Amino acid sequence: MARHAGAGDLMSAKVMFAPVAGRRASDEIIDQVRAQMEQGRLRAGDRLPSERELAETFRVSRNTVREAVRSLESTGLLELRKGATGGAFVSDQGGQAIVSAFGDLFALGIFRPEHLAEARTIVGSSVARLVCERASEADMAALSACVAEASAAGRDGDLAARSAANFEFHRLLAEASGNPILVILTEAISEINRRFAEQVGPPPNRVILPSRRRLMERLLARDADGAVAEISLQIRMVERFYARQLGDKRGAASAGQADAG
Amino acid sequence: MARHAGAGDLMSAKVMFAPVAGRRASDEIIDQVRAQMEQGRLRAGDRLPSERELAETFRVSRNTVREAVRSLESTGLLELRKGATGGAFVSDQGGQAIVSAFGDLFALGIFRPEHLAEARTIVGSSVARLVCERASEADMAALSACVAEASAAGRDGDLAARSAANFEFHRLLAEASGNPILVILTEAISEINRRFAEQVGPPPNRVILPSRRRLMERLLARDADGAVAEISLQIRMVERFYARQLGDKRGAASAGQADAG
DNA sequence: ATTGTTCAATGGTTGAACCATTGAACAATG
DNA sequence: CATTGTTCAATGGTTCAACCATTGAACAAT
Repeated sequence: MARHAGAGDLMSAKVMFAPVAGRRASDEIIDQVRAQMEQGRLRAGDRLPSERELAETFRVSRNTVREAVRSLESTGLLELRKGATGGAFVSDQGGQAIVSAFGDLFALGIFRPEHLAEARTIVGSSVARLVCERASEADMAALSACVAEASAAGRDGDLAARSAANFEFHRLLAEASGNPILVILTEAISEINRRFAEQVGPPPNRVILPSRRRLMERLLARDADGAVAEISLQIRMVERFYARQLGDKRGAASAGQADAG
Repeated sequence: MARHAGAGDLMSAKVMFAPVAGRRASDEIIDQVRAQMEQGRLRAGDRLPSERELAETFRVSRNTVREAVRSLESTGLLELRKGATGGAFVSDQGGQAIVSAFGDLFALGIFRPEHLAEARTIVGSSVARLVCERASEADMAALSACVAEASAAGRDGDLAARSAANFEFHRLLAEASGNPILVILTEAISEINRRFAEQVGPPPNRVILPSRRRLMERLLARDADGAVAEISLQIRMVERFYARQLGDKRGAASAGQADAG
């Protein structure tokens, strides 16, 4: 039962008091800007007053304003442009912050490859299912075109274009799901995959293309279970490819830089 | 086919040239710090040199260093402590950045309630399924204890404690899935739900508790399909509760502040 | 063993200055 | 008229040299 606080017994200071927050002036500014956004008084595209004006309004130095504004920028909430018509604009690209935050957590080793593989399967499956339910003909056409592009780039031996088309496919797929949250998550996952691809090269079309064609078939047939199965298989294959490549690389390196050039 | 660039015909400047990036000094610093992290030369808990030292090393003013460091802090990568033993420490709490970024996108109206509902179902279902596969006995015990706590708080009429226990349940569940990505996503979703709860109060235990007990049954029985069904149902109910409350609130407001107190 | 006191290091803030970039207004040119 | 310079004011980017507030450790006093 909730005892009456301070009723005659020794009270733990931890229960009664909270640490007095030595808030920074710049944090206060950040909160005020955030609040304006949450109340809808600041909308995407709006421009904040210039740093000099803000400094006056908040009664702080311009440097302090700058710290606040810079923080908000790296959070993805503001976009800074310089020049006569420049200023701090409310951004509509906040998603990038999530994407790079995911990358950071992976770089720091908090997210591990196996976690990522699992997330990828979950997001991919959900997307595939929703696409079967909702995708328009235009969405389907764009997806098919993207597969064709990847195929063409593969024939031309244009690695970069092929890789780009393959990542684009996932983005298009996510967009066709109609849920921007899934789009962001897909991009976050792709971004990390892209780093793998930079290290060991993209997986060969021989691995990806046939599966992708089968996936397109299932999507066009609006066969959700079939599409989920196919995309899961595809993810597992790519996963195994990266794992094998990275394993080889590390193995070779620790075996004495034996370079099979 | 890929035409040879610049082969005698008018070439589009857009193809040949990229805008010269007027990179900021502080961005350069940010990148260098990030790179050190990615290479594992900076690990969670490590301390960076003091701002004054960094300024010397980078040949840049202290303000510029501060901007960089401040950005990295708001990205969740660094944690600043003042005082004699203070400094910039590599953070292991990077997840918070993702959580607040989600909140921001929701506040900006880029993520809408229906998107969130969908994501919640996807994440919740995946978590439930994984928990059935992997949760330890200790995990299960913690979950049961949490449900008991929410129930007790409900009997005592302690709204805050009950609400906290309910959110805690989702976190515990996610943690029992063994995937930190799912933990972060769960927290991000919970955070937005928490805002709803602040506006209209938490859903009554009458709605939540019975379902949660059934969920615990299914989890303990390691019945993945059953657990998924139950958690989906639960999410839908909470969803409808918030939708109804918010609808009423707005309706009442626009009908002339008729307060049925 | 506890309680002050001092002290150096660190982040937080200030204010004034200067630079570089940008776009708009306007003039000059063909 | 259309194109091409020129000027100009506004804005972000950076610098410098201070000063303040906080923190914890070392040390003295009790």
